Amino acid sequence: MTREPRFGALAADARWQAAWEAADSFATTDRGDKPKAYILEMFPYPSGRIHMGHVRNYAMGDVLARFKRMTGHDVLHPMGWDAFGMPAENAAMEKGVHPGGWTRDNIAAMRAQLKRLGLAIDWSRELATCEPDYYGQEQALFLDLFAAGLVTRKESYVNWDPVDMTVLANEQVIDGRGWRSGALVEKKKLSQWFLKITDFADELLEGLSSLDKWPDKVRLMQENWIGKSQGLEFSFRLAGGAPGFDVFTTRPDTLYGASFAAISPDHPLAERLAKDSPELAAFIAECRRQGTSAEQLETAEKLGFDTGLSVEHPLDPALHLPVWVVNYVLMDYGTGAIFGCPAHDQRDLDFARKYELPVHRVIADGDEVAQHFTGDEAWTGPGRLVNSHFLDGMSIDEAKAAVIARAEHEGWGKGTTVWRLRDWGVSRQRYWGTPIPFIHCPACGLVPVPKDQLPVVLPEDADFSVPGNPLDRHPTWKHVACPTCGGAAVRETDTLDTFVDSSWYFLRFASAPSDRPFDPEVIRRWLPVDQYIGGIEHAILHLLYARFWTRALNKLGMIDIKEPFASLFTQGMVTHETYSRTASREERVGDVTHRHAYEEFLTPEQVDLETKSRDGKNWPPANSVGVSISTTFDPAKVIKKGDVFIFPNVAASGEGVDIGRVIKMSKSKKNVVDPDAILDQYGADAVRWFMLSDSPPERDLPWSEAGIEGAWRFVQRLWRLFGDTEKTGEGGEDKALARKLHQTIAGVAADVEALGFNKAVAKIHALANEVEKAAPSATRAEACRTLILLVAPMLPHLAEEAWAALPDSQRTTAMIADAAWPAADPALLVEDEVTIAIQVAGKLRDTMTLAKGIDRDAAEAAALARPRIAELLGGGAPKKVIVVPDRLVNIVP
RNA sequence: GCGGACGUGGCGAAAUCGGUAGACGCAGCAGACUUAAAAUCUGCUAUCCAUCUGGGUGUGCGGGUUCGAGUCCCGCCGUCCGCACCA
Repeated sequence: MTREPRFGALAADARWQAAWEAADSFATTDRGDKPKAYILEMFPYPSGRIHMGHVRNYAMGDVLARFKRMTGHDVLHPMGWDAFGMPAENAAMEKGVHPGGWTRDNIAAMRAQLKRLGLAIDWSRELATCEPDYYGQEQALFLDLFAAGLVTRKESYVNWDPVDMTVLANEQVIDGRGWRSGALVEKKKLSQWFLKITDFADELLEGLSSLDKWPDKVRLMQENWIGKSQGLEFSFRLAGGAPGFDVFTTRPDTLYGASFAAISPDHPLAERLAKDSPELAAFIAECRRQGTSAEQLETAEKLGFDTGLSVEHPLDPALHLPVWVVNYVLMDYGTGAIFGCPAHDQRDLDFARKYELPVHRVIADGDEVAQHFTGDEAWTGPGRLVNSHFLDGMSIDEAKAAVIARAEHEGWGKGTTVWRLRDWGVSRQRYWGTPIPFIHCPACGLVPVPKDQLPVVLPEDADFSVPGNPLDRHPTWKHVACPTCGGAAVRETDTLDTFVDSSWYFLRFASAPSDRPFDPEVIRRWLPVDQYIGGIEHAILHLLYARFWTRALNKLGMIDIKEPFASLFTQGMVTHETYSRTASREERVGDVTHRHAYEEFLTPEQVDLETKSRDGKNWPPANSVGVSISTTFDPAKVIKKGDVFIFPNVAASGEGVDIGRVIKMSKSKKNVVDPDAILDQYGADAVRWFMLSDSPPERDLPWSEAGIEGAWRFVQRLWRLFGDTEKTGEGGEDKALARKLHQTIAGVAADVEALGFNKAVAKIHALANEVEKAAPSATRAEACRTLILLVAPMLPHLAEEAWAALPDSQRTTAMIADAAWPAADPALLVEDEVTIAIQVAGKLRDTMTLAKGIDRDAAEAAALARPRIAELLGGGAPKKVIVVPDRLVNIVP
């Protein structure tokens, strides 16, 4: 077969994707005696189109999966769809389509797009969470958790999103707004389903320390989210002896510094007192109106209302503290009540100064021990206890222990732990989710749907024409007979949070029997996931829920593992420059027409980036349509980058364009590049190569036209090089090239193993450069052949094409997809000569080439013998000589 | 406010253990090939001085430890991220 001078990427993509499918090349193998590798990328939501972030994510996982196959592992590399969720329902409301049809169409479109990338995925394991064979098993698991007491129903205040008309988990409220809709979240009291993630708070926190292959950042974020605080919980008695209320503190040591007690506006006592006090009721209402966004908290003033009640100080009942209702105490943390110690808490101090309450120092600030505390900055640092009776002279830790011991001994309080983590509210008043498998019977109460009646399937004929829950208003779906008594009953119409769906899909990929969620034996073989790859945006929500779910199933004895993901990698985003110009738009208000200037974003295709160098032969330049920029271009918009001047302009008109920040691709900023268009132009391998080049994978990757073109050029360069696999010339062995080759084999393997794709790419480039320059030889021909294997995980289509062109005698397998990673010869990994730096007083002055492993004295002598060094030393004897074997000699004169 | 990460050429970056800073790529410049263009190939490309040998400076800024610091320590500045009235 004659060799094409250029690599026909599009034809090769199609040819090899079909060949892999025909041969079922990426079916999961389980040979038992081989090490396993479960490589998983976070499964996508089927929004309709893949974006560059997906391409980067799946390219990384694919390189690793292919590399693991080449190094003799049994590889599980599956793909599926996180298919329930709001966008499908929104589409149903806006376009009148069915969420199921919309979702399944999107899946089909995105599957086709992903296949164009040539991913080594076992598609036979594909799953979609919106199909009954998946969510039915999820319902079974939910019933198991219920039976184990890990599911509860509580009447509680919930975060209500008034736009999506649903409840949100705390994790889904960002700056007081719904994470999807961006609407201000309201507090609403509803009966809700909860998963008792707080039962596992301690375990989930402790477990983090075992996750040594997770990014520190993610572990820290989870640690902060779980938020463990240890301290003292105790009861205040109202003055006169009536029972009062409980408070929690992490600073029991400062108890003698208390000057008031404070309760939340939502505290039951506050609500009770408000019944007889219109002023207090008004104050509480005012507090509830306050926003909780970042800016509002920043500026919010401390406000309080004196109830007129007072409580007894637990260590000195003669001492009475006034009880205030204050706006900065939250009902849903601790007990919703505190004691105020202004000297050592900034918020309490702000409050005390405003309402002129006493401020007593109880922790010495250096030599400052006076009880009367001055200034507006609380002392929260270390120090000895002062003005505190039996605690005086103790350290903070000693005093904490002493107060807790006394409280427990006297029975008015106890040492306790408080968590920031709340139970996971999983009820959603939506149609497009997993139905919660319960029935409400007027006679029997809450009845689980018997497992033999699962799955509880969503009705197809739902009405999406008005907001609210279509399941609840469906005419027939919810009306069923009670499984226990047979009487008329109604189904639960809440569905599960979609984060439940993604909390166990990694188990179902490994094992998907039709009659149960998974086979524990198979789970034992494949889990935990060896490498999980996805976005940092899931650092808390998904990753914490999945850890909880795994631990819950472990507690139920269904699986052995406690942690689902042994190694986690969070990849960076794909970014792009933004382009904009100042535009204006007319708006008629009554009979007056206003002109508004606004920033109009432009797509990369609309913008022409004229690039000219300083010597400026083409200055002033003309743009691509021949419009002289000198007449229309705004000189203020010229960007200088080194010696280069860039004239960003609207391609159609030459009008100047502002180049904005390099940010994540987003539709609103119009800086999106569509993967399909790039695939059409350059093929899968160039896109994959670009995604892996240059930027470290955990950092953001700036997309650029020049970058993808560079990747395309390199693919073509390799193709030309692969034409030299038989060209041995007269030369035999080329020792230097052989070394470089084997060092690269070992180096690329190590880099890929560590997900250092940019470094692996650099090493392949360096090898290609050397091979190109080398004279023809047997070694060079071998290097060309080996290079095909080295790029196979990253550029699979190019590699197959080049592999197929090799004579049979040079191929170990029919397809490179089945080939083994080349072995690096250890003897060739070490150089026999090394370049040694010679420093004088720490400054580099010369270098010399010596045999590797030369002893210290010989290296020192060789350095001192160099004429340049002798000259610099001026004949004097060096004071000191430091020799680092095989690296450098530093002479101190 | 609390916690964390990061800061290296015009740009993306490398330097794995404290040991030759800038590998590799992009952009740029010069040249070769070509009627021309594209493609391809060769060379140069941190900066200043000197010009073909060299020397000074240089990893955000200021200190420190060390024979030697991008790397370790202290203090600033800046950027980004997470949490946020969490008692």
